[in-house]
Formats: sequence, C-alpha cells, structure tokens
Amino acid sequence: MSCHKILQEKGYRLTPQRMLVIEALHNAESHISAEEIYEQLHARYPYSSVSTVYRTLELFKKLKLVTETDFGEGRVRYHVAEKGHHHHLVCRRCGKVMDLEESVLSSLKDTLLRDFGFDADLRHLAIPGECSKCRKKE
Amino acid sequence: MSCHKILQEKGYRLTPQRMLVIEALHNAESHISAEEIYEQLHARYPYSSVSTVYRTLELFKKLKLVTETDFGEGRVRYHVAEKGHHHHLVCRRCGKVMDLEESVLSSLKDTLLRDFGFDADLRHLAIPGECSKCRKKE
DNA sequence: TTAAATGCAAACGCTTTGCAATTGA
DNA sequence: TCAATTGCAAAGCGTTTGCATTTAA
Repeated sequence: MSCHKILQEKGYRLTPQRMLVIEALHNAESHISAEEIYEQLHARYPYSSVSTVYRTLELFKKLKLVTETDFGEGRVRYHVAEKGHHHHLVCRRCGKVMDLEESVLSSLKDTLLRDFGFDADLRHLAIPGECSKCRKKE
Repeated sequence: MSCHKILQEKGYRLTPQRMLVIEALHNAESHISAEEIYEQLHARYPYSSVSTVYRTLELFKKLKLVTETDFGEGRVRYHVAEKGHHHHLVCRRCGKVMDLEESVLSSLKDTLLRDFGFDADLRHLAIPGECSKCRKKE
C-alpha cells in the first residue's frame, strides 16, 4: 500500500512537502536522517523548513509508515517500514553498517517472549561491535 | 580493582570531583545519568560544574571504568563496569526496565562471531518492546 | 470555507568547548 | 613547580514549539 493512499485514507493532507519527504525516504539506499531529508526537500522547495520534516516524520511514525533506528550517532535515522525489517551490525571503528536478516534474532525474540513475557521489538536493532576487518588490523 | 587505584596507576589525578563522581556511580542502584551525578556532586561541592561530570565520564569510559547505555530517553546512562554486564528489556508503555542476565544473549554473540566475523558488544544492550503487564492490559 | 499544515524564529535539553584560574602530585 | 584539571559561560547540536500565515480538500 502506498504512503500517499494511507495518508489520504486517514484524512491527512497530501502536501508537496510530505510527498517530497516520502520520496526522499524511498530514494534513500539506506537509513536517512531528518537533516538529509531536509536537504533534499529544501533543494526542490526552498521555502520549506526543518520543522516540517520533523513534524512529518512524527506523523509517519504514528502511522507506522517509517521506523526509527538509533545508530549511536547522536541523531536518529529513518527507514520506510514496508521495505522490511532487518538488523544492523555497526562497527565501532570504521563505522561500517552490516545488514542482518530478521531471522537471525527470531530465536531471541521467542526466548524473551516465552521466558519473560516480553514482546521485544527487534525491528531495526543496531548492535555495536567490531567488524572482522578491523579486528584483523588490531 | 578500585577505580581510585586505576586512576592513580595511569597517572590521572584523584580530585575530589572525580571521587564524588565515582561515589555517585557506585551508590546508584541502577543506571545513572550525567545530570543525576551532577546533582549529587553539586550538593556536596557547590562550585562544581556539569562539564566536569561530562569530562570525568568521558575519561572513565576511555579507561573502561564505566559503560554507557542508551535507553532511548534522549540522554545516556552510566553504570560501573565492574558491577557486571547485563541487558535490559525496556517497556515502551510503562517505561519499566527489566534486567536480563548476560547469558541470555551469549548464543547470539557466538552466532554473530561465527557467521559474520562480527565481535558484538552486547554489554548493556537495551531492547525495546512491551512487558507482560502492559500486553495484558491491551 | 476552514481546519490542517506550514515557515520562521526562538527555545529546548543534553553535551561540548575555550579560556583563565586553580590544584594535585 | 607546573601540567592536569577545573569552573564558568558560551556555543553546539539535533529537535521541538508558538504563532501568524498559507493551503489542501
């Protein structure tokens, strides 16, 4: 289901700013920050503002159109929800981010639910550590 | 090994401010924020400043005396490293934090190392989700 | 027509920094 | 003694907010 349709169905306005935010999110190869979205929006729509981007992202989060991931950079990154869930191995040294299939953590999710009654949200979990290349250098 | 000794051995000065930061970290039942540490420091040492707390925590991180955990509150919390490692299940609704033994994630760590050559740092991982109580209410 | 959405600027909360004064070793 | 450490104030950063104006439906 397209983001545009969901907005309209729920009675939200389809403004050019929102469409450009959606476009930036979809064009992003990977996770994109609010500032980066704003750069793209502003390039095409000079009188736009960052606050619109933040307000739009907040709305999209509420509608579950996007997910947020904290890679420990002091800012948060966004990702279109329908692109699917996966996890990230973030190298502390070189900063490289490896994607990891959702299935790798599924047994953990099961364990937490079974043993602790905790329904873990493991979408877009960012796991810090050191990648193999950096470990070899050491 | 005490924090005091480690500081001295590595040639760092043992200032009253640093001792009070160490004390605050040790007295904390759980993870403590920089601001909370500062409150305790300032109560006993009125002319202290937050920047000292941040600089001290940065030093302690470098010396691996403390670990940092991001509970998604927009600030980071600190924990004495020697108190041992554990993970956290953070309920998105009620905010409750459950502690989880390190062993629960050890198989995940092994998998990541074996299959991806990634040395994951799973100390003080914070996993978001919903606790059993909140799930029952729904 | 009109409530929803925007732009702008100012404020926010946490953290960092420059610099002169202080202090532990 | 003197480099390490501090306090202070100001700035930095990502994010949020108040309010008057604009706009999609």
